[in-house]
Amino acid sequence: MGTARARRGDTRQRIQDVALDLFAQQGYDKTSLREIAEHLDVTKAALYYHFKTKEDIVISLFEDLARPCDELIAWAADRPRTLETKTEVLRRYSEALRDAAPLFRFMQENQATVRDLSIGESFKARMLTMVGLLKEPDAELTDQARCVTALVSLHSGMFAMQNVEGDPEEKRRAILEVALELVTAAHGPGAPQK
Amino acid sequence: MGTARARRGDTRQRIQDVALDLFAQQGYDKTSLREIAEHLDVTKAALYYHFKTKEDIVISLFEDLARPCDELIAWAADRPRTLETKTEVLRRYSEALRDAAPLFRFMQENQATVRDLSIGESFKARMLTMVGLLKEPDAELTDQARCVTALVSLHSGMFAMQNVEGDPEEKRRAILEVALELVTAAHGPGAPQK
Amino acid sequence: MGTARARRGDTRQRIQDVALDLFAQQGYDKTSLREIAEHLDVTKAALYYHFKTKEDIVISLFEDLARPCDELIAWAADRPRTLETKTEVLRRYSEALRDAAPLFRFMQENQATVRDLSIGESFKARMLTMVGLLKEPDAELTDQARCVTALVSLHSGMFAMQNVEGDPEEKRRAILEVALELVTAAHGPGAPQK
Amino acid sequence: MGTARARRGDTRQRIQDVALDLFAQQGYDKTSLREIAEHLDVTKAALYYHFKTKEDIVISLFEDLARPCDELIAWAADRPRTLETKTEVLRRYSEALRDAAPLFRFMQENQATVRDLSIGESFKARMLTMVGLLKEPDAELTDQARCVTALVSLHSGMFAMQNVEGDPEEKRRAILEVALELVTAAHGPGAPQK
DNA sequence: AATGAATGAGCGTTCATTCAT
DNA sequence: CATGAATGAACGCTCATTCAT
Repeated sequence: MGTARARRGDTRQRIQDVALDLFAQQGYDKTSLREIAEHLDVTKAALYYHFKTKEDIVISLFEDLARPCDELIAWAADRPRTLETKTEVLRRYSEALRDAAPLFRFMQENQATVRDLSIGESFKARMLTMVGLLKEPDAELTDQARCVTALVSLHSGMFAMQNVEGDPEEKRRAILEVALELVTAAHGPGAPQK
Repeated sequence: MGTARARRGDTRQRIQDVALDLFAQQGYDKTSLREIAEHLDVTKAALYYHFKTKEDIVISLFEDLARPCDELIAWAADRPRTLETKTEVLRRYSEALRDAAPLFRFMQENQATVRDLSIGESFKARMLTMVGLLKEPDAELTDQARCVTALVSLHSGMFAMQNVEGDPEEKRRAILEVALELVTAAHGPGAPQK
Repeated sequence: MGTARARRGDTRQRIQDVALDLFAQQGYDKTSLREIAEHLDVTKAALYYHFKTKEDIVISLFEDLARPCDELIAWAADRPRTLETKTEVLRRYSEALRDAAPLFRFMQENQATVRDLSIGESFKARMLTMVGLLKEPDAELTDQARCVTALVSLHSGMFAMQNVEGDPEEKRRAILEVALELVTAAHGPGAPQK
Repeated sequence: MGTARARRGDTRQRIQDVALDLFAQQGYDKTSLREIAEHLDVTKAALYYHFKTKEDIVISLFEDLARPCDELIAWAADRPRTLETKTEVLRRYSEALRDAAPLFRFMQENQATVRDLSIGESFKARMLTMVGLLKEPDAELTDQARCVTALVSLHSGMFAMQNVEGDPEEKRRAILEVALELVTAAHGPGAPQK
């Protein structure tokens, strides 16, 4: 009863929670609105009261959860491209990924699907911007590869290391360390350190 | 007519080609058998003469195209885990990935789907074996992260660098170089060099 | 419009009616959901709103229409196995069969199909229980054959006598009389008459 | 080799055997030509060399196995309708059914399907003729019911008594005895005994 | 704020059948 | 005597979506 009352008005939120869970677990295509509705003990039609389409649910998830990333990018945009900035960007980005892990797992594992959802484009753009923040403007191919690898490793590393034993947080820090190394190496001695 | 005749007997192959193309372009779930059939100017039922299920098409692709990887793993299994071996493994693996790029793009972008296809398991196992080949048995977490990152970067790097200008082959070599660095660093000074 | 309105809410019932009709007329396998839907002027998908599968329609029919049989069996279970009870059981069973004639025609003529529907088992069990009610525990083979024949004749008799002219109700009574004779003969002089 | 050679030329027969087996086990609709072909280690197309259609297989089975019934009917046609004749007809019919048990099981359990196969009509006609042989021309409804029941019991009895323990041949004789009783009762005292 | 009822499009799959070889 | 390759039609089922209530 208390629960039922507490649930009043937060249905939208609950839809998002369940949807993200299922999308991350089973994939977008394999998760039907019927399934989401059943998990929430409401009808499919109820979902349409809160979201215009299935895609809209994803969009809302993305908007809510990827905001920290956008804020990070905005924060970095004004700062000089020093190694210190880059380091800080990586550090914060790693934390943002951790905090929205299910969303990124979903995006990671459903790239083909995400690609022609409307968020696909903006996700790609964000990635490009991130690379832009990390690499020197005239970096050689290998250094670009280093930066891209750093980013890729933050995105995929956690899932790729699922079979490695160890505390998740420690694993995250290990991956971050590697990413920092790569970006530091790419930064080069000629670039401004501070 | 000549074409029709020439096509006799190679339908199976043509199905595989078209399917791989579409799977890589649009994703597995979004590619229907109808679509594949239409591209080949045959009926859906014809596909079923050559493959028992839709999943079977993927399996056949995987068996055909991932064989070089298995051979590589088999080759490395007998060799001492020297830096030289590791280097060679990475080098060859990178080439294998290039040669079967569409397949790996497909697997990369449809992970959620691939996961509950029967090949999902064997793909994961292969990855684990590869990590086993690259890392020292008692490696620290950071070194494990290095090896995993090397592998992840080979897999995802090419797609992540699609927006970077440059010759694909050069990009591949750049990524490979980064991966080699990572594995070399992880190898450690105490481990056998040769 | 008046009709359309009147139809609101009774679609489930209408599906059952049409389905039973078609199943009895043409057989289960030869009756497609498309056909049922067309008879009702709805789409196939509408059927799935009311029933989870095609088999579910049969199950629902069985549950609704075979209930009188179950009640009869329950009623008889507590009573002494006198000739009077047996007579009453046959009499009532014959009426139950008449009231659900299309269902039993369907089960009769689609035995091979019904066998691996989930109701197959329970139908068979019901038959066994019925035989148990009619025969003496230690009856000889011939007496068992009499009881089985009585039952079989109630089930198949109506259909087998379709080409005999006469009022259906009179035919039913004639068959019932024969069944009663058989069970009476099987009851034996040593068994309790009352 | 001996086997292979022995099989030469009797493929038609082997198709019939396998088909009858599967039809009786699983039903006509649930048995596909593919399945039959696989059991024989030939292709579906091979079946079409021996039989024009799927239905043709059934027809051929019917023609081969129901011949004894036709001969029985022909034999009885010329004889006076004495009780002795009727008794003999039942006796022989029971044996014919036993010898072609799988076919009759098939026909019994697939009535809905058989009905619109071309043999449906002739099967029904045969049944009518059989009833004509057993009942007196002006028999009352109850006596007609007795004769129909006798026949029905021969057809269905064996399957209905599957769960009764006992030697199959003894069970058959028990059923036959009941059938004889019924027809004897129906024959009436006024009809010619010999 | 949500439901009940339905739709239209599409999916993967299976089938009996055909025919050139 | 039989196969390899294919077809056309259908089937059971699921999905995202709609809309009156």
